[in-house]
Amino acid sequence: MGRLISDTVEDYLKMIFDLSAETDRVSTGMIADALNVSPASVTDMIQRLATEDPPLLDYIKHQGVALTDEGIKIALEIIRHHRLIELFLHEVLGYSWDQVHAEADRLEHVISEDFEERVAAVLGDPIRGLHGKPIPTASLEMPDQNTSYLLDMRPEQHGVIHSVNDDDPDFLRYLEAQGLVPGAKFSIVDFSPYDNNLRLRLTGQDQEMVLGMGVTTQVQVEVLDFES
Amino acid sequence: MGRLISDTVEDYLKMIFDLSAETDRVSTGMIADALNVSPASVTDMIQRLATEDPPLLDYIKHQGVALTDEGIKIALEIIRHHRLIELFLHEVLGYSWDQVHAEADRLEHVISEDFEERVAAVLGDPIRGLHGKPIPTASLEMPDQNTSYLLDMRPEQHGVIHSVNDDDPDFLRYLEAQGLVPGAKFSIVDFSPYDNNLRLRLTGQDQEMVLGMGVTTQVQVEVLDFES
DNA sequence: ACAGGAATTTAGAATAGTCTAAAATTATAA
DNA sequence: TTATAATTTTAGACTATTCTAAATTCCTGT
Repeated sequence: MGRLISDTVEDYLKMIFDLSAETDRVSTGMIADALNVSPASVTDMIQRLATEDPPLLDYIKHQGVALTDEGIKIALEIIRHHRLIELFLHEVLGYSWDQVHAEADRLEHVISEDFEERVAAVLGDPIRGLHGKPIPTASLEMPDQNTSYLLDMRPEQHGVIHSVNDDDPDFLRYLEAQGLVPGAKFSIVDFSPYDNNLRLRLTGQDQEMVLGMGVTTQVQVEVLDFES
Repeated sequence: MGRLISDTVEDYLKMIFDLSAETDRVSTGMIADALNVSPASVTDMIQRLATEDPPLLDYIKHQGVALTDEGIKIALEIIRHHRLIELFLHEVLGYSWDQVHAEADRLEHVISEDFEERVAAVLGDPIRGLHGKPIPTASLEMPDQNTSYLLDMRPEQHGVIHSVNDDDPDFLRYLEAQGLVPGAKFSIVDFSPYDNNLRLRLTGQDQEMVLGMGVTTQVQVEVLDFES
């Protein structure tokens, strides 16, 4: 235990965890884009992490990486920190939901286990974050959620917004203004296959809205059997 | 503005500020001891900081350093962070006064101005920290305190404990057990010039206690004209 | 006033993380 | 299926911070 993990390594692992939701193996280029560093830097880093004492990554040259169990543990620890801190900043210090991410991105690396526990206790051991994402448990289990992307819904279907990506403040303010927040229910009215636009109506609202992929790829939903 | 100051540099500046309370110029060796790095590392760093664009230190070879106004500003910013965070951890998260220092030492470097303001507001803009030390104002003025060291008090004198050093948890637990906390009033009963031991009695307690330099150099007091 | 010891500085090297430019490999597409 | 494009890796270099060991400078006591 007690390995010495730098903030940078933590950021790599967290990002690779996120990107792993999409693909089985995560490519050098994806990581470079996501972290805003050069592909060469990523290659350096992932080779290092794959040859650490307990390897944090499984790396095959030219085929990208996957997290090892060890790597997943560290990623989940940081994600738990991040989501607890976001909630804490909102509940205790009055941050709005678009302000919390940047602050949490810095705090997540420096808080102690003790801090984590106290914050979790103050918040009542929450299992969902401010933006709807699940919070890994204290024993680092990620509760699995039965969700899909809004992108994949089609006319006649009903759903409830589960979670949204938290990293773009402007986008979050837009979502809030539209009422597209976790818990909001909706029905799909129309789908346009050429531009992937979805027309939907929020339950309890007359107004319909049309959302493109810029939005629908960033919002996760639970599909409901009936409108409610 | 917006210079890029590393955590390490912030630690150097903060420590030099603290050490400056003692001496006019702070020596390489003092800094090395205080930060637990080699004297060679300190020489490197202080030469760098003395030749930055706006110099942070005034350095004369073989004669140690003093902070420039610019350096003082940065030190005060970090000290304000540190003391606000300590208080916050105690008031909001229930940390005891010996637990707060280590956590604050990490958090102080990463919080935003916004976080600082919100914490200050939640705490009611406090002017004294958990251990009695003044908190620099938002505009980075350090309120000056009319204090001296317990070390320098002599029989017949009376005083009130102003503040104590916060960096040793064991020491803080000892002080609390003895009732030697900020605000406690006392009278000096005896002084032993050979070992610098002070015998004192806390106001409202019968029991007297004898304190050596290990304690009396770490406690700051306000001298009172009369026992009260 | 000068010799020895203490403190400081210099020299040289290591690590973590980053970069650019060049080389190598894989994928695409005609 | 082969050339071209895209991606990835290697090579070489830079910055920040640290170290040890050696050289230098300062100070103190006789």
